[in-house]
Amino acid sequence: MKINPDNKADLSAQIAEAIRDAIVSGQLIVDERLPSEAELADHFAVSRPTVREALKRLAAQSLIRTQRGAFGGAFVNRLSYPEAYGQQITTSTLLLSMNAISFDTACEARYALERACTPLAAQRRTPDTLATMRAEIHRQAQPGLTDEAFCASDVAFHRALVDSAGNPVLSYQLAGAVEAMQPLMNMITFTARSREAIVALHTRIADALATQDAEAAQDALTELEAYTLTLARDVMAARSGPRVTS
Amino acid sequence: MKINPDNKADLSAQIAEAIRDAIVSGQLIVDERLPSEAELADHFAVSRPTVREALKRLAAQSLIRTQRGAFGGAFVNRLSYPEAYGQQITTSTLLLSMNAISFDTACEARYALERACTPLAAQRRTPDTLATMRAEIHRQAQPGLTDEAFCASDVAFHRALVDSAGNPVLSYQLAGAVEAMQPLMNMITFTARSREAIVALHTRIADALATQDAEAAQDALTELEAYTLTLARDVMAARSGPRVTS
DNA sequence: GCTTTTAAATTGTCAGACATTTAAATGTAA
DNA sequence: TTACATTTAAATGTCTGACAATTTAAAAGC
Repeated sequence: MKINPDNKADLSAQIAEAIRDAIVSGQLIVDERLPSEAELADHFAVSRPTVREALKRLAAQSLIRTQRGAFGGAFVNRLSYPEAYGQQITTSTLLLSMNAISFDTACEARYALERACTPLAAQRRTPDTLATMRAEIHRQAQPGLTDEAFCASDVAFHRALVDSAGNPVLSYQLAGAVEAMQPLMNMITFTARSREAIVALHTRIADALATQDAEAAQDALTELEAYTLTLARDVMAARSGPRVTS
Repeated sequence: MKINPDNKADLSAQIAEAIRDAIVSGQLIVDERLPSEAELADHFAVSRPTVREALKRLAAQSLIRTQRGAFGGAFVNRLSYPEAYGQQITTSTLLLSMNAISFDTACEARYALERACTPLAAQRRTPDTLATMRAEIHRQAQPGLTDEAFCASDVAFHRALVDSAGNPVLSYQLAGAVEAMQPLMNMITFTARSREAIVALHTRIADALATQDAEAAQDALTELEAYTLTLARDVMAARSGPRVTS
């Protein structure tokens, strides 16, 4: 674990990179304790605050965790699924919100990925995931629901659909695609009629998975994609249209 | 932007979270300058090193960038695609390497996601992406190639396939799935015969995209998945088998 | 043998200082 | 006036040294 003395980048960034490399390459294994901050400072010939900045960088990526007290220190962290989900979602959300990505592009990506899950989901769906989907459908049919709550339930439904595939890696990869869409979906106003249409399509998807008919599920997803796009276009039209006349 | 005085978690973590929330919620917009470290220290009633640790956490997630000198400071960073790719790949790689995920599961997820791209890829593939795929196939057919170089070319081929879909969000999502597999793929020894089989399948995929035949591309991908799995099983068998007799 | 106390190690935080970098402001000469 | 060099101020980067808070192991006491 060494740093290049000629490099003019931040020392804390260099040190963080050196330690990250050691973790990724397996020189430091999960749950192994790193040297104390004082020892690291000695090793890299820098001050303790600089080492600390490096460690905080790693902690922000869930690569290490720290523990205070005697026999405490920094430990290599096993990246858990929930942590990975979280990072995936933050990154995806920011990417979408900061890069003027069209609703169409995001929508297309999301539904393409979801369709990728349907063959596996139809094959492996459990009573549990089916029940979750039914429950969310039921909630979506409730009249008093706010648009935000409807969107949240929509996300939960699609999460259940993805989880039905029974592949945690797939669930992790799609977490970003599904959750990051929520802010965009929240811009849409869901009228009673559009909710009805969405609930009907969700029901078709759940029914298709229940009968293990992957193709029917894919078709319903494709229709849902098309319908979502028209709703989004209505919002855009309503937004830009009246502005011209005002 | 406030922190809770009763919270006993690290101050730097709390401050980082407060600023992150401000960014995600849009209170701080892209390229906006944050207050100087001294001002932030005043605002949160902490010392400058504590503020710096918070800022380094945010920098590690590419949420801010810093610039030295007069009129420098910390600025809200526009999360670019390359940065997002990078984080996606690191997270995915760590998740796979630290959680004893079976080759089968990772492989299944990867090919399911890639098959999701083929309809779009067949429709939108450009001479450019097709040329990249052909070039990688050509490289893979070269005799002197090391296993590592073969794997790297394999990744490049699949990246080109994904990019063919012409959807940057999709490309971003799949970067992790494809790249994170490389360490696992590197464990496989590619014999002349298996390389030949893979090159043939890659050629079938490229041909199918060239003629915009999505179904043929999907079929070839499915075969490639099955073949990859048998190769991996051979490695496992070779590894556990002889050990019994030794 | 059990409980309590103590000590030591380690991270968390603070204060103040100096070094380094950067760009604007200023000065100077053609 | 313009072009270039110099100065200056503001900000981040780094260091030193100290103290607080936390946690565990070992020591002491019962």
